[in-house]
Amino acid sequence: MAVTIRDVAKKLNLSITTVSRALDDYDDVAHTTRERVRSTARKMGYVPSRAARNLRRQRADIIGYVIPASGTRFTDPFFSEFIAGLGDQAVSHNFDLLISTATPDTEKEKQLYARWVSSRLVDGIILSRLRLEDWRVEYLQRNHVPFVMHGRTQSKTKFPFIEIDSRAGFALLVKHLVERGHRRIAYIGAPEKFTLQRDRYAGYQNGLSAANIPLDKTLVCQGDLTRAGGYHAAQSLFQLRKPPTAIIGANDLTAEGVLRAARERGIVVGRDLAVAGYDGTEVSEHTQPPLTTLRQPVYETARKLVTMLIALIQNEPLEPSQIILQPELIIRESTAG
Amino acid sequence: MAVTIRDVAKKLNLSITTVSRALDDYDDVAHTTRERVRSTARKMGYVPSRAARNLRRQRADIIGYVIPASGTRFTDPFFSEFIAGLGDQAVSHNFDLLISTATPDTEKEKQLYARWVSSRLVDGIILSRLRLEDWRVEYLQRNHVPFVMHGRTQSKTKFPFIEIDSRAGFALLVKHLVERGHRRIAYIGAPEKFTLQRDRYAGYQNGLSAANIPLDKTLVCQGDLTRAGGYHAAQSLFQLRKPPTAIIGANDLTAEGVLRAARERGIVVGRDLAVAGYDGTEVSEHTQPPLTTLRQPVYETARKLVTMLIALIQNEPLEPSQIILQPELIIRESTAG
DNA sequence: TTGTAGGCGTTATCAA
DNA sequence: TTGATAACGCCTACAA
Repeated sequence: MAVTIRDVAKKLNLSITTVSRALDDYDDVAHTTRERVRSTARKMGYVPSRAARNLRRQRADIIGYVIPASGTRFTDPFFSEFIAGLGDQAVSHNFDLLISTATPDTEKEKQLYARWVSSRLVDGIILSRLRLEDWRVEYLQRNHVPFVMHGRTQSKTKFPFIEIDSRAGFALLVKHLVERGHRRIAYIGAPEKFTLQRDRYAGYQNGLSAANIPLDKTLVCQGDLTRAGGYHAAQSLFQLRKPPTAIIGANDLTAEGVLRAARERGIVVGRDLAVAGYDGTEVSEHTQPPLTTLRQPVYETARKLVTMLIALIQNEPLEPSQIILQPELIIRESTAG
Repeated sequence: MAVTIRDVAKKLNLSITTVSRALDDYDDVAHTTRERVRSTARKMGYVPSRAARNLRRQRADIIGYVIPASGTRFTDPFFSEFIAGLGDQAVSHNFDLLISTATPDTEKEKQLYARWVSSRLVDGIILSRLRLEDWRVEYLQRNHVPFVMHGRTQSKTKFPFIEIDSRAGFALLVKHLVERGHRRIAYIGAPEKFTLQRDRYAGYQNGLSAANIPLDKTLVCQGDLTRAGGYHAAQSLFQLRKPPTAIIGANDLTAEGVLRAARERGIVVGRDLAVAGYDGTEVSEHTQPPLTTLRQPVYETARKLVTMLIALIQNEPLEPSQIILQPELIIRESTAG
């Protein structure tokens, strides 16, 4: 059995109270006592039991994040970077990060959240890829579980979030393509239930209006934010009587699928066709050709979200609690033509 | 405050003992009592507190996994799939998964493991990307923390692991390239401290010997298992007086970097140059051209590892405890030439 | 400045 | 078949 606070107290002929207070930096402990306690605790390898501490404090010092996976993998490097940010920031606050994966709006997803919430395994939750109507928001609110969102739902909300202004971003992207002479610009979106689809599609439309280009619905496809989704959507776009000269994907993965489809058809991207994505994760640098994209600060956003969540958990003031950032347009070869 | 076992007991005029036993399926509870308890517990929304249960049982029902990241991101889709497998299998055993990232052999890594182990936050740990000499093995053993490994260390070990026979795999890859007429086959490896480097490099050498091709050290480079590493190594290979006609990367990411370097030099992969990788994650299908690779069953391996770890934690027999799998050669366009 | 004691919510031992 | 009670290890109000 591991060494407990009792063992330390016994060795020092002190009460466990004093040991506890010395280690927790209370100021009503004699300086010499504190030092004695510190050094022997270290020597004995004493570390407080998380289980005992959690029970007593009614806190787990754990936050949870469910990766919106589809199937046996989440291939989006967005999440890799996001998780790295969550984990790093959590540890720097002496919290830990619980992770699982679930496909949005499935029974598995519900059970996962219920599992974490009802047994009070986590103190708070990070939400991403929000849906227009998101059961999780209502659920967490009802259960008094602190949460922060990456993006937001359809309705105005009082809950804390960080949002990347992808609406403005996509308008910017369209503007860029128009400046390169494109007028038949296609958009491969995400399922409609996701807020990001509403925003990015709206940005696309805004960009078209600004350039006085009428919306052509045949140039709008639905993908699923994966390479495969972008690939299939692009194939159908290529079969149009008047195919697009530019294609924007709702994210980089979608755009990567487009690149593949183009290549299979012998279309040279950057010359015959312009392609752009969104996210700006590392893959976009390594595609062939490198991908024009909108970069959002994934790692930093994740860190900031954790800081916000922990403030919430600890009932500290949160200012500001609703942050909107602008994505940055990165122009690369894929829109050179 | 959430509903406790006391609340349930009070409502039913039963002792907490009986409630606890009824819910835990003990067989010394009257059938009708059990049903009564079950239904009211459900109605009241009672779920045992993890904190209390953990303290009492001296178990957290949590396993941990540290992703070997470099910097602010882990870009290898291998880990995405691996984590999905870990998470799914953990939940199916009523365990949860704690995740963090750390660069191998850094202070941060040490602190992370120490943090999890010393406070008994996790019941067991999954180890991957083992080093020839891996401090973690000795550390976990000394602290009596159950663990399983994906791959293994230099020395013979009695600890449970699943290993993919990448040595045989790389020999196979070389054989494939030789059959396509290549004799100047380069290898871009990983840092030498990783066991996977020893194995894959050995496999490469075996493959050459089997074909009676002498090892040419100028064709052997060190990468770092990232796209950037493969990219830079390939650039130096292209500058050789007699450059290779085929390049094998230690993993798919490395190979992807090679593809990019080739493209920038105007080298057509699949015609002027053959390129192959290892892992067989989804990206390898979507590169341009699609990548010949060795596929390992990442998701399934992760699940199996969790099952093994949990058996270990619960002191159940583990048979077999050391598993070696063969990777599967996937031939695609990148080695067509 | 230090110690006593109660309780966080369970599970498990033992007695009834 | 059920119930009283004692831990599990820690934190903290209160007493000394």
